[in-house]
Amino acid sequence: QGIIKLSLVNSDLWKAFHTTGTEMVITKHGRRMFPHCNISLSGLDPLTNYVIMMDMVPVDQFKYKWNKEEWEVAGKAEPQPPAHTYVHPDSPAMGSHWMKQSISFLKAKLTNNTLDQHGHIILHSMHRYSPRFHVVQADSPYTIHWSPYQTFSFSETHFTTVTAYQNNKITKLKIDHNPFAKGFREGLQGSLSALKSAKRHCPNGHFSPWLLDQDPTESLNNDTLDLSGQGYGCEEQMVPASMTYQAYRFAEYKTPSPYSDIDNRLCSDEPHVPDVATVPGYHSHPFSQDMHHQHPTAHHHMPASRQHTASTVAT
DNA sequence: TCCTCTAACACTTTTGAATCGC
DNA sequence: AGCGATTCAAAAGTGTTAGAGG
Repeated sequence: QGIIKLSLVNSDLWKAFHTTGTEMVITKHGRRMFPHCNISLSGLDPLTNYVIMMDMVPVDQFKYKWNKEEWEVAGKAEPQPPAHTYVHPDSPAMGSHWMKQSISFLKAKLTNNTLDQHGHIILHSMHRYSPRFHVVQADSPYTIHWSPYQTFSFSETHFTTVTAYQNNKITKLKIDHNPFAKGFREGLQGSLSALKSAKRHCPNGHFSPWLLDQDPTESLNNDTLDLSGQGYGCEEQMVPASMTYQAYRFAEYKTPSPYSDIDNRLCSDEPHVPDVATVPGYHSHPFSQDMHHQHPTAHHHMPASRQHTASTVAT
């Protein structure tokens, strides 16, 4: 069959965040990603059913902390929680459906609650992850264990998980591009204005000094994103599954800059074991057994012609 | 003392049920 | 009766902050 190509539609936005150091908020009850993953597919058989899935893999083996103006390593990574894979709600659908328009993972949520029962993707905070996309030729999420699949990831979608934003440059980027954030911000501005007004009328009241001297909402519009000169474009990507599972070990324990030289460090000592939890009644990802016991390049159910080399041709 | 996490806040956007017209 | 378009209320989602907890 033809070569399957997967591209990141909102690559420009991801790159803008990646340049600064993408932070992704995770909460106990689940938080959407921003930027969210939006992909497009080509090369599928229009009349064959596919299941499209997304999961997260650790980028490295470190835990990070925010130190004033930059991320630095804070020690060894925590053991990975039971991972969940987000199955796109349109799954399964024919290739013609997937290729008709872009595929959004807007509704995927991230959580730090290891006991989560809602099928959100469980991650540790202050760790670095990378989303992966799986294209599985299958008529049902229940049969993907026996189905040929291909896996894709993008270097610009790496992110650090946080429970509260650390880098205010990221905050500004989000406010500029996320309408919900804008709405909240404007509401907060109103509240601040009211407080300032109250202060003017109650000069003896107890107010935090910054309310008067430093309005945190100021200058937010001075930093609008300009991608025109950065030469970013939509890229088709192609990191085959075999590469994403290659074990990687640092030669020494050092303090790398978290956003440099990490594009090929998708790694873990143990293969990452996703678990399909967004499919009702689904408790064990069919891939997981294979991933535990054999290298994907040796996957028995992957036709030789569909193995890792097939998906790696970028145009 | 420092660091991480949680909940509450006000507003916008999205969603879905109800209604209307053809 | 059935279908699509429109309206509107409810729910979901957002970043900031203080305070709790380890």
